Amino acid sequence: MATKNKKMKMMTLDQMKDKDIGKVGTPERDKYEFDLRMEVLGDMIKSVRKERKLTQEQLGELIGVQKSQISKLERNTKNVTIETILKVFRALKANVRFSVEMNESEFKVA
Amino acid sequence: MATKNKKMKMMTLDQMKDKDIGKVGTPERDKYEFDLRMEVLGDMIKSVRKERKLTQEQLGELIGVQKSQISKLERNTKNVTIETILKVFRALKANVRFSVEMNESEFKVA
DNA sequence: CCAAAAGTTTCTATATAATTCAACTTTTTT
DNA sequence: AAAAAAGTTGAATTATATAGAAACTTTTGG
Repeated sequence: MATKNKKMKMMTLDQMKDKDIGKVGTPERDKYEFDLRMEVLGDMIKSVRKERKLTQEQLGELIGVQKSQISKLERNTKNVTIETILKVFRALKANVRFSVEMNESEFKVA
Repeated sequence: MATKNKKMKMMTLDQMKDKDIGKVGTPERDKYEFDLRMEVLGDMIKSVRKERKLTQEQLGELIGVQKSQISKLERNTKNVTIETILKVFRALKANVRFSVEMNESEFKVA
């Protein structure tokens, strides 16, 4: 099994921001792109919230939920509904976009 | 209120495929990008399923659910979990990706 | 036009996501 | 090093997404 604790995940995200995305201020810096995997979703929320300089409590107020709920969304993220994702990122003034990519070759009808 | 029935939504999608995305066979044709909005999610599933020439029943078999469930995902899409989205598109051999975009200017801390 | 196939709907059950509250732990500030 | 602020956790509750079955409607092909 690969190293998989929370610290490690956060590190990876932070490294990404600095190394892959570019310096703060550049337009590139303000667009993050991740694969949609539930394991990182929580980190995405946390990362954007931090960028916005908000506490969990403040973000909670924007949405109308308790800070404990935000905490759970940021950590326990096993499965979440789209509505929740949208609600959170809307409050963070972040656009969420969703792409579906299909390559002909990959599909063989049985 | 804008015209908002199902027929219209499907039309829009189909038009998109032909006009905006390009001819079948080109690599561009096989990548769709949407804002993450729940209203279109069902249409996305339907659209990709059709592309794969599958019936709801066949798609259901791939995933392990009844055709009625697929129907619901395609129409009633009010809210869905990420897991479900991934499950469906994985069965359709489509890559799903998810990006978060934030522009500095849009956010004013109150 | 009829039959078969495909898709939809309703009813119902079950699992689990969303949420709160309060106590607790960790981090930050002074 | 205390106090305050921020974040986490667990238990309990509520809301709702997932799902199947069966009856129904619409579409398609002969």
